[in-house]
Amino acid sequence: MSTPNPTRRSETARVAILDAALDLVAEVGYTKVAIEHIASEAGVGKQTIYRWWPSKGALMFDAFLTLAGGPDGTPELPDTGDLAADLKLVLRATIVELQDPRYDLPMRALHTEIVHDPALAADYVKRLDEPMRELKKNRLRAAQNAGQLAADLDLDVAVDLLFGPILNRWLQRTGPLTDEYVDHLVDTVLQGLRPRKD
Amino acid sequence: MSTPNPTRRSETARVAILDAALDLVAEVGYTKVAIEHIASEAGVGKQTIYRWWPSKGALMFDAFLTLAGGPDGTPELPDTGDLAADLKLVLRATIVELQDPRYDLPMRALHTEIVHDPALAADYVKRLDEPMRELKKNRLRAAQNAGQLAADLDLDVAVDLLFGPILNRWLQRTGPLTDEYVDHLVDTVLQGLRPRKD
Amino acid sequence: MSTPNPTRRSETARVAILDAALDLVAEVGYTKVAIEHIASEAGVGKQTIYRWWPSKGALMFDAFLTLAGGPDGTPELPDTGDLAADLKLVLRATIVELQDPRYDLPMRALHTEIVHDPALAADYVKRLDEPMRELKKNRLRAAQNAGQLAADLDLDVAVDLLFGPILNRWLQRTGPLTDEYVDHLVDTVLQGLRPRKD
Amino acid sequence: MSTPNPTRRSETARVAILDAALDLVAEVGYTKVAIEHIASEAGVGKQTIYRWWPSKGALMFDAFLTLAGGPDGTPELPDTGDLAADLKLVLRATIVELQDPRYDLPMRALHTEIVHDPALAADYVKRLDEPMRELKKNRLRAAQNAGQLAADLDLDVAVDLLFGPILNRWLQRTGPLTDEYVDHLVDTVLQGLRPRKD
DNA sequence: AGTTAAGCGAGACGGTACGTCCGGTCTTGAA
DNA sequence: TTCAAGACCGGACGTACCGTCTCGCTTAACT
Repeated sequence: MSTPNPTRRSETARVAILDAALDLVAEVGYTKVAIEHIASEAGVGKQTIYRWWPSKGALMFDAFLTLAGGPDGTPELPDTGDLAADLKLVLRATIVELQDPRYDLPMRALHTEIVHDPALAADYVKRLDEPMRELKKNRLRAAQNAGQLAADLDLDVAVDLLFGPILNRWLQRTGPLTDEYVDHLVDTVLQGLRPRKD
Repeated sequence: MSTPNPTRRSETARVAILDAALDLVAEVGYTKVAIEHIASEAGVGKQTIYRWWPSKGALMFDAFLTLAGGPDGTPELPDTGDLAADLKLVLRATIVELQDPRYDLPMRALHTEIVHDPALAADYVKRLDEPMRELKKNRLRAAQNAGQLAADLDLDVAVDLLFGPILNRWLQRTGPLTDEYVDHLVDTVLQGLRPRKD
Repeated sequence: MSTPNPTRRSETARVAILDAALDLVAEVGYTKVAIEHIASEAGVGKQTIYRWWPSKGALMFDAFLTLAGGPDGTPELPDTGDLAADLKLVLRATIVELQDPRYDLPMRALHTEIVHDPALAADYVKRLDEPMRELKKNRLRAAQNAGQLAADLDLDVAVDLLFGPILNRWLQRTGPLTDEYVDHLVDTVLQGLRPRKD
Repeated sequence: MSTPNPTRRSETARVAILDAALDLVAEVGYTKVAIEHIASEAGVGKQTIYRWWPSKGALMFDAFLTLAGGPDGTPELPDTGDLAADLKLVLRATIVELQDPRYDLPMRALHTEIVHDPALAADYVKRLDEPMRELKKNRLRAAQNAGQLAADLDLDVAVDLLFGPILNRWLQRTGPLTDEYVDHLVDTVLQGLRPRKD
């Protein structure tokens, strides 16, 4: 009785709501955005939002997916054969995106909810983190097959090491996100903390 | 007229408020805790909270500092001479703490606010992150001097690599926080992603 | 956007609010009645009160009208042909009403607000004072036509003289409201202060 | 223990408080005046007000007495031998005063409290109403002795008839306070409502 | 093609919490 | 002891949103 019929859903309303949500977050900040604002900005009844999304976080998540370009929006990582250079390129692009106001605020919004809502976190892992992670692992696997990475390397740990520190800096603002930092990070991860043998 | 006189401040009230804040966060979760609840739980007028803290986040931050044991509460990191073992020990202790409900919820609360409030983030960096980071760097510096770490290693990056991934896993729940993961992480960071030369 | 749509108004809530208002005034006195109390006593959200009434005074006014029986609740004044007797009857009934706790407190409440709120005072004059005054003037006009009152008498002044002093005594408690006072008043007003010629 | 020692009372503070009270009532209206405002406007601690006055109404009452010129401030009513003329003179002066902003607001404030506070009402009757009433009765008594008023006239009722309607008009704003109204009132009261015999 | 039932914009409703204001009490230090 | 100053507990203010609930209207889908 309670589950609405998706075939009758108004696409116009759906898009208007997601757009309004992103606009408002960018304008006034996530915590100050109210469902009522989104509804009135989208020219939509409140019930239409509550009918299709269980929470503001879930709505923001969908809105964010829209922004990220959908499930097939992200291409493979570049592979020039030079692993360090490729990684630096990708990470530099990442920090540009993280500092683009159009992405920064909604992404922070999303992370706020993830911190407190395990269900949403699971959704995040499945629909955003894992696909991205797979792309990253693909590139690393290629390098591993080419003998550029240790044969017994755990690629998940490798991804964590390369991308985790950047996400942390961004979330906690523990330091500036510069190209120098990124380059330094890649070099250090690749070679390890220990002194070189050669 | 607006800045209150700190010498007249009631210590009883201050402590009652911080205690109530921690208790309530542990009980019902950060987002459901209202200033009104804290006030009534602490037997205090709302104004007494608003007089001394600018926001719920700032209050939580102070409460969290109380919990963390104050400025001088954290001792040096262990130094047995075996860097890998020492780091694993510290990181294992860290993940135990992160999963202790008494720390987990307030710490998530704090991070929620940090994500959105740059002022609070700055405070966090200065009063929590930097002191801890200094301790970690001290241990790494000792290892560096002993020739166990590369002479040109950036210790800040090293700290990011060792502790960042764990914080990420915890915040985003991208994976379980196990001893195995921690050990694996330390080994990988120390030796780097590249194949061993020997 | 600000004016609510009256057709959607909940009659249940409206009545519950007015009833609660009267009950609480009778119980604890007007100045101690808070909008919050009325709302909770009526089982209603505060906003539902603020949506339809601009002030506590305006709400009390409506509640008082309910009590007074509505616009057509008051019948004509009696006319037995004996003007003095009829007036005494009406005035005696008036002082009974003024001393009935069910009317006394809300009416005082109303007057408190009228003293300070010219808009409310205008409403009072139009919706309560004038209709009553018209009834009184009707009776006096009949007497005037019958030659019992001076042909050039200003009926408004006459009404002021007959009913004003009673209202004053009641409001300011300058003296007791007794039948004797009322009778004396009517006689004195009718005959004037000057010595009789006969 | 609770009654303060009046001999130690600071006259400076007392006067400053009463002045501040009157000023603020004139500025922002009685209901919007807070004890805190009066205290800070008078450069006085809140406690100094609470020490000497039991309520805002009582304070206003004292302030109003200050304004009215003190206990011996009011002289006898004029007596030219022409009662009607003398009364019209006095009543015209009264309506001028009632419409003087300097008196209007504090006097309304006083009446607001009197309506609800029997103790204050008793004080008002004793310290303001009765002295004034005595002066009025003195003038009427002189006229009575001169045969200008009925020998059996109740002077209290006479005072009520002459001054009550004006006070009502002022409090309830049921009509304008003009010289014409006043003159008409005096004439009607003196001669009564009935047709003249002559 | 006409009927029905869903989704829709709108917005009133019972609530909860906000951040502010003020009431009345209590404490401190100076005069 | 009074006073100026002002922190304290309590409680109401008027506002903002929550999530639920009708209302008519529009629009598919199923007789």
